[in-house]
Amino acid sequence: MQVRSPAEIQMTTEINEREQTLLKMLIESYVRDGQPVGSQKLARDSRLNLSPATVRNIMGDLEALGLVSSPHTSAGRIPTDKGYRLFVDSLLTVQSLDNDEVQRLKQEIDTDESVEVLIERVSSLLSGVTHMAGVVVAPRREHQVLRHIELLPLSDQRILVILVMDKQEVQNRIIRTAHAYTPSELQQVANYLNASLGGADLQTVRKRLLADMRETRSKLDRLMQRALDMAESVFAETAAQDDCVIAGQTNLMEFSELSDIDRLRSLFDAFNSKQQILHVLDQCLGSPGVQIFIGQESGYEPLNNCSLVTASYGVNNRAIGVLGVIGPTRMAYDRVISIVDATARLFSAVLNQRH
Amino acid sequence: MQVRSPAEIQMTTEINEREQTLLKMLIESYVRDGQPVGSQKLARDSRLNLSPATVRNIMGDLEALGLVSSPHTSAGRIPTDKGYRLFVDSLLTVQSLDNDEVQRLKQEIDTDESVEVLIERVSSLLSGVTHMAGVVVAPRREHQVLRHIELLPLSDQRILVILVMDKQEVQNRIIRTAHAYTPSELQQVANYLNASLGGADLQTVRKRLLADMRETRSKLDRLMQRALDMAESVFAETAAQDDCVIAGQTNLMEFSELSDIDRLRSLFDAFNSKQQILHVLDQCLGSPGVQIFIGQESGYEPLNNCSLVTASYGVNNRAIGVLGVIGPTRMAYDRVISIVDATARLFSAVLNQRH
DNA sequence: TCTAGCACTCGGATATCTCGAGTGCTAATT
DNA sequence: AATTAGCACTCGAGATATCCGAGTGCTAGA
Repeated sequence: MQVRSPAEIQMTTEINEREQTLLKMLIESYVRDGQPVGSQKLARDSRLNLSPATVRNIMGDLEALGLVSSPHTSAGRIPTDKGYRLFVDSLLTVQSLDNDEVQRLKQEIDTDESVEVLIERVSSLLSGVTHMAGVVVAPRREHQVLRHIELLPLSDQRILVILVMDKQEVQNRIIRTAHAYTPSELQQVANYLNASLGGADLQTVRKRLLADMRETRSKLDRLMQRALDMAESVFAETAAQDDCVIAGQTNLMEFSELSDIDRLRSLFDAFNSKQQILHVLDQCLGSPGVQIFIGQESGYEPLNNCSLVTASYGVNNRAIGVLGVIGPTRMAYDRVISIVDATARLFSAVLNQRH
Repeated sequence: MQVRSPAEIQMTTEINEREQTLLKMLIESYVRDGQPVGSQKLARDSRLNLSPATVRNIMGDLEALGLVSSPHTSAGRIPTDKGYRLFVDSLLTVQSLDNDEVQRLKQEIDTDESVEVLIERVSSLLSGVTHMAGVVVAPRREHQVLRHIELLPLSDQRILVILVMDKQEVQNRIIRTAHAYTPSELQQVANYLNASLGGADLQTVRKRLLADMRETRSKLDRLMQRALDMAESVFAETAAQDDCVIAGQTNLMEFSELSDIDRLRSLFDAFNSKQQILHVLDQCLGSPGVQIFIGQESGYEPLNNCSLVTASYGVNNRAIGVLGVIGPTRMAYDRVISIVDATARLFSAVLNQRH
């Protein structure tokens, strides 16, 4: 399993082995208990035979490096975002999930449902297993292959367009036309479009259409002309749509560090609007392996005390979407990473097998 | 505009005019400020020229009747659920929305979008205008008319069934069949089903199919036999599905009476699972006018400190769905009632005009 | 370089106090 | 009989004080 930092984040800080050990213990302890960790506890647990005083000195150094901080003078230390980052990048040992757990996940994912439903399911699954919020970005539509197109008259000048995509997904659009078509005209238009466009992905379809229109506008008979007009209005809005399913938001209410109601609210509102989240997640698309954003790194304010662990999924080794988990920075990264990684693999496998 | 209580809730408590006036003022004041109302304030505001002492006596009576209560000895009074109920049933004066506001709502609702999108929009609208949570129960599928059916082969033994309903709604199902069909066979099956079933609502379709199968099973040729088998598996799952869109949940975070994080959480979880909420809302379907559930009346625990103001909407004077608002019991009922009522009417109008 | 020792800090828990809004009761007033 | 004034009382909110102990930083000695 491969874990990558977002490209722009570079860790230059170097610390020696003893400091590493202590930082690691500190983070593990803090993640477990949620309490600032004091020098005494750390000295005792670390098995390094150091006195609390020595540990304190080291903590002083780590604090100077910006890896830990103390909430106030007489409390222990807690990791900073930078501390988590170092931890995740070089201290963390991720053990893969044991086989039982993988099987359990597989069972949940490998069902017969439509992709749409499956996405919801995976999202809930992630949320359920991690007790945080699960998120799945739906496959980017542009890259999907168009299998078939149907046109049905609804009323004069209104046509229901049904696009059957690859992998059992179906999209419906309603378009208005300047002219009223007879059912048989519609059938002809559909036939033409199916013949000339089926099997290409939406982006390609769109380009090809525009080209056709430019080149042959004058030569076409009226019907084909109309077909192209119509198709253009269908595919016009195709680009922007992709969607993002978030499940288990309420899990986040359990984390004391998020329970300030205003922060929580802004987070939930962010989930609802999704736009920004999508943008953050988009950055993960394409890069292989598990990606992690910690706290501020996402550059998106409502996610400030949160981390984002994601992995892309896809078919034929081409990433088509991203899934992951959103939770407080203070999360059990090792576990979450394994889960997200496994889920992405399993989900890809299911999509692949549906071919 | 008509406001109805759920049938089972009967108000028998009789109070005299002066008590009514005071209760009304108390509720209005409490709804406005969220503070328990004391005798002095009430005496001053009421213009009844009563001394605080008198008001206190009256409050004592109202408390004995269970209409108000005091959070503790030395605080003012707040309304109980029963108090709100009496208020809503006989004290409330709802003024209709002024024309500007109706126009604004109308503009938001009367768009060209598909019913699905429109439902989301109406839900957000309700949430936005009232600053509470908006909820719309999607039209019950059983009553919808089937216009057209399409069958498309996905792979061997997997068929995508597209049901085009009335009013631009489309449902997709994937079914597995025992046998692999050729495209032309599928076309024939679709033709047969369209001919014999188009125009009926799903419930009827289902009944008719079962009847057909019993009566003529032996007489049919193999193809038709298969058509029926297939159709049966499509319509089998038709009954249960209806859905419910809730928007603006986070608005509820603003209300101090709900801000206890556990209560809030159980409420949000309830929104997510929706099942129970749907059940409560189902009770509203069919009854004309605006319906109000206050606090415990819904019989559903997570809604305890909440009220529900709903109205049904429909086409041709037949209710097909319910919309409304969920907020704290302490809400501005007059305003909310007008808004819900107006929205339901406007929504119905839009649906009707789409014929 | 590490550690023991020590004075110091600060947050959290708990107790105490004060203030004032509001009550209920009683007795006087209308 | 209904209303009101008067008064003692209650109780919560907020401010203030106190204590405790975990944890720190620093210094000097091992």
